Amino acid sequence: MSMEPARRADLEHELRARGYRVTSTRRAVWDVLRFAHRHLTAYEIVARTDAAGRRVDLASVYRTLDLLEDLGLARRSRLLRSEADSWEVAHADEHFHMECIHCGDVDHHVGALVAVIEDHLGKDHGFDVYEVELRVAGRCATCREPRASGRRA
Amino acid sequence: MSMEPARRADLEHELRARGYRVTSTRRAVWDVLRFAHRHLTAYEIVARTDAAGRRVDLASVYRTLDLLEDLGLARRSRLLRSEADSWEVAHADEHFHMECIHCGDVDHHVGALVAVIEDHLGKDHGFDVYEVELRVAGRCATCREPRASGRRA
DNA sequence: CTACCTGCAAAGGGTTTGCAGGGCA
DNA sequence: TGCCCTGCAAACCCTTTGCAGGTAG
Repeated sequence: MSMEPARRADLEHELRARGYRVTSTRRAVWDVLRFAHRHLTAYEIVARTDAAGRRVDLASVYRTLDLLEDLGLARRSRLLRSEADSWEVAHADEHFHMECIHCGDVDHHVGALVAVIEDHLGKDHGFDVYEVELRVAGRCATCREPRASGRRA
Repeated sequence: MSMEPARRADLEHELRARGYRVTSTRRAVWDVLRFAHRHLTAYEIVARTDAAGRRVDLASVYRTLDLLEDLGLARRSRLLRSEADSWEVAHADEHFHMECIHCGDVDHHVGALVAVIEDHLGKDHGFDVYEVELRVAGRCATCREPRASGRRA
């Protein structure tokens, strides 16, 4: 499930490759993002840099995230339950998110679903698809009312 | 494609049924919405009430739209290309939107796609789906590069 | 050394809210 | 008449931008 973690060197490599400077601000944001176990908003990233003793300004976080997205290192997504954009380390796989409205977990669903949708629209509607966004909210298996099985949380 | 238009009486009926007052502000917003041939933002609704000689405040438009949604008369959606929520008269059919990035048209795609997605997630992942949001942007058939067929715009 | 980057503060877009007066029932 | 609804203005949240000083290369 969790592939090997993104490395600090990934950032430095991409920055240098495109002529950007390697700065402590960019490292701080990247470190927060690559060690996070969930999606983070810009504001949450600031909180975590604070906690790590390296305060980064919110504006710089936004600028850095835009850059990381451009470098292919970060991915932005807008979850159903949040007004703010959320960020995660970019995966190679096409995937969409299933948000549990009970525990708040966000599952990554990797699959052909998006490709199937594109295909269907292209064939049946002559629609040339550039972008598909699929977002799902509900209850994850763990949080469903425990009917058949015993244990309660 | 276009079913019979929503009626002014629909609004009055739903309002009275739930104990809300029938006001000229609510009629004005509803009239704009039911005669629109596309999705409208709150701001656009204000512009149209202005044009119709019945100015409605933006705040009231927002309050009215929330109410219309609650009454099941209007449906909110966030299109891919817009920061603002868009509104349309609620249809009975489950559908999603295909936005053409060239002409700006928003097609309503009615079909089983959303149901298929729900089903798939429920069966394969034990995920109890409450909400699915599917948004697609691309080029509609009309706006695709005219290769095989002759005519140019 | 110098162009790029950063923090700070202010502005910006969309939406919500508090309040006092106005109009539906 | 009484309470709901409205317009107005201000506040709110998230994000972007202008600017002057700091720092990587």
